[in-house]
Amino acid sequence: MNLRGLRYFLAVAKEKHFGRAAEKCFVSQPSLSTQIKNLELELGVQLLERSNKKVMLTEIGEEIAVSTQRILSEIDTIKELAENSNDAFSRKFKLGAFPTLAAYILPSIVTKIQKELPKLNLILLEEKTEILLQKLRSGEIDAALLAMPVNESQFQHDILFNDEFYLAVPETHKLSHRKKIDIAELDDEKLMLLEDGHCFREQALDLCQREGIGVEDEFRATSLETLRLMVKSGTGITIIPNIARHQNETGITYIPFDKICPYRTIAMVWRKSSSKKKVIRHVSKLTKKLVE
Amino acid sequence: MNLRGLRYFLAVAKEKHFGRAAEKCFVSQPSLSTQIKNLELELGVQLLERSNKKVMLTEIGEEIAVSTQRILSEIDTIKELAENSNDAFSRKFKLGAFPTLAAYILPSIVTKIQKELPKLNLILLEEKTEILLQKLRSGEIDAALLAMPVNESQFQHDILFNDEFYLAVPETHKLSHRKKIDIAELDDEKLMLLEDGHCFREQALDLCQREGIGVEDEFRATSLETLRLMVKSGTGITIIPNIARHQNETGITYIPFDKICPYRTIAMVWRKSSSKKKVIRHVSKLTKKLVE
DNA sequence: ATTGATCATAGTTAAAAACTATTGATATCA
DNA sequence: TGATATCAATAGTTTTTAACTATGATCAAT
Repeated sequence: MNLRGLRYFLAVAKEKHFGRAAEKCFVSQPSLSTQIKNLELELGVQLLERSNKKVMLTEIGEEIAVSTQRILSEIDTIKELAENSNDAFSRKFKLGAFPTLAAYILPSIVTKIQKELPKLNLILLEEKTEILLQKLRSGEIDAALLAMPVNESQFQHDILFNDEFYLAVPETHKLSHRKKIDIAELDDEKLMLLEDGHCFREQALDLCQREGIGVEDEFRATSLETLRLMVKSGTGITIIPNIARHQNETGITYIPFDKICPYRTIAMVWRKSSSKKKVIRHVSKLTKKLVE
Repeated sequence: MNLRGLRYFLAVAKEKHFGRAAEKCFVSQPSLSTQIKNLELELGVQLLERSNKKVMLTEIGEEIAVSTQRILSEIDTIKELAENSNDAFSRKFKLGAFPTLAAYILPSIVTKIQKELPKLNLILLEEKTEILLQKLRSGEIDAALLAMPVNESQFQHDILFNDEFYLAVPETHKLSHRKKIDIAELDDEKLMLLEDGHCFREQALDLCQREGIGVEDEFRATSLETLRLMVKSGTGITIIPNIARHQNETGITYIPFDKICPYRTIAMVWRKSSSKKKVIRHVSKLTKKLVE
């Protein structure tokens, strides 16, 4: 079956006149007649009673006209959906971020977006990187804030900023007075790290192994906040990314690294095939401004 | 917009795979791809996210897929309606009859049809001929039992039977002993007739004028039953069609005409363009049998 | 690097639907 | 009653649409 035929049929059903119906459909009367004849032929039913005096709907024609009206209305609905959807900035936008970033950056992103893109329906998700990648692949989220590198050719990314690492020591620690520190100096220290699955654990662990720094292997924190509290309580030392530092915090000292400064690179990541690239780029831009 | 494109789109929405969707639609993959591309182009929206790894619906694609499903279901509804309607014998059949016939023939027609065509949804209408013709023209009824002639070229008819006229006189009337009567003998009688608008009045009036019979002009009965009662009560004489006679009735005598027997011809009448000719012919046949 | 899977594109053929002109059947009017 | 007008159907042709095959591009897996 064919929408054209249905449209023509409904026009005749309304006009009760082939010529006028054809006019309304912007086609010639024979074209319209033929389409309707074919429709009747295909359905095996007579929809219209014709005479040169008047055109009438058969009983079954009436019923089919009602269905046809429903179909054409639904077509209009689709067109409206399409039109309204063109403004992706007034639709859902699902953004993920991994835990050691999420808590520190999402609040300000939300505030910024509410101000700049008030119609955007922002939906946030805090998960570890692996989960985010999987949800990104499956289309459950539109984009994610991730630490580089992300090596999947189906994704594209936009680097937002570098998040420098700081050495976090208790105020009582022997290094706490230092303004800067060289990684090489940590030879005989042992760092506390996060539990498995956190990308920040992997990054810190890589660093330790590369630089020959020890790791406090008995202990694995479930979050950066736990880690911070452990440092404050004098249990040990660790590395904290810049974004997670607090201003004017007592009991803990953040020491920047000298010479080689380790950092993580945060980027917005999305599917190449995504239909929301415009929104994604815009949110990326806003996020960049936030951390300037 | 085009049903084909919608069908293909929904297939991909279900299969999440162009190749398999194309198979299900019995077309080549490029044909299907092109149709979907055109649909997206026309709507100005991306419905699907494609990569060579997987196919995903966009948010708006999901919404439009729901509408599309509704449309295709409604198409199925139309096909079902058409299929089921093909048996016109299980649908409505609206039959009209004029008053001086209806009361005497419709009851037995109903009984016969209930027995022979039990699925037929018979709807009856008793109206004067003019009203019936108008409703027949407008399609409000499918057929009518009418007295001939009916001269409208848009109609067809099937003659059912001739309904002979009888002279009805009170038992006390001077003619009541007669077995037969010649119309010419009624020169000095005055007949009571029905009110205006009844075709039977017209027929009787024609007869009176043709044969020089008088008409009781003060009195116009609203129905044949009134007329019959008037005769019984001895008020006057009249003509009654055969079908309206009662068996073994007291107080009234029906005398058949000799030589020239006046009668009315009853036929089934319908629009040439009617889609129910089969049912109509069948009902005609049943009605003929009834009066045999 | 090669292979295999998947969707897009190009070019061509086949099918569908449009158009104009005309016919046929009725209805209206002189 | 015959001429004219109306209206849908039909015929024949052109245009448009959609199918097909073959090939290209991309990317994951081997």
